[in-house]
Amino acid sequence: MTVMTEEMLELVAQRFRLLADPMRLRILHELQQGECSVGELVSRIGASQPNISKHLASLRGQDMVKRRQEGNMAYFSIAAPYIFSLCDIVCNSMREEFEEKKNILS
Amino acid sequence: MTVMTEEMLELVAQRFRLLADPMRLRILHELQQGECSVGELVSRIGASQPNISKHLASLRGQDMVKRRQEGNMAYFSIAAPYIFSLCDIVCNSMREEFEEKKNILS
DNA sequence: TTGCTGAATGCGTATAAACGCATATAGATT
DNA sequence: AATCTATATGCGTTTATACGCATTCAGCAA
Repeated sequence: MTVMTEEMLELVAQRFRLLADPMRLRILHELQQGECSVGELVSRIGASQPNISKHLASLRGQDMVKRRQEGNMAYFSIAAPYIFSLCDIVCNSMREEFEEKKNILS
Repeated sequence: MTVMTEEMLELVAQRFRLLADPMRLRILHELQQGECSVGELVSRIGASQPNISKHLASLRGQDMVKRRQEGNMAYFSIAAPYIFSLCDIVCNSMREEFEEKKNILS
């Protein structure tokens, strides 16, 4: 069993905190389809440009996405594919729980 | 590619939010060693009893832990082992990033 | 230079949530 | 019943953060 220091727990919590927001999950989900400019994300998601930019900044602050500049525009892409493993595990567990509850009621 | 509704994203975010707190991670880490009473958690972790109880309540609210009552005391245990898969992925990715940064600096 | 477009940042506000402290509840013991 | 112990809950305060709006900055074009 690994000993967990306060600092380690705080770092892990920070990672999860970044995934604990629907808007950021939405952004990551869009980026899963491939690199994308800020403007494209704005129009796909329908949120404000400053809002999207701020979320991208925080995602980049923990190296979850990377930024590429081309002329006037900024293109973002996934830097940490493990994110989707995490999401898959959560989604699958939610589906399983749902199935269990359905069985209990039947 | 799965279509993600707002509701689905919110549910997934809720799960991650529950893991986005060092104290709750600490509690889960202690419970990984096996079922444990509230008082035992309090003395192991060194937080206040109401604080621990509240975190246990929120963990239970999303079926991450389960509660068993025996006489005067309440025993909690892990209900969703997938939690530790999530933590492992995050920890490993952090270790990898650390290694990469170390290599860049060498 | 000026102006235009795309993206980032600053600031104020509102909402959520983590904690402390006090209190309430449930079970056991006398 | 009275009381003690273990746990849960209510409430107020503080801190974090998500958003809107305004502004600024960077690159390109005239």
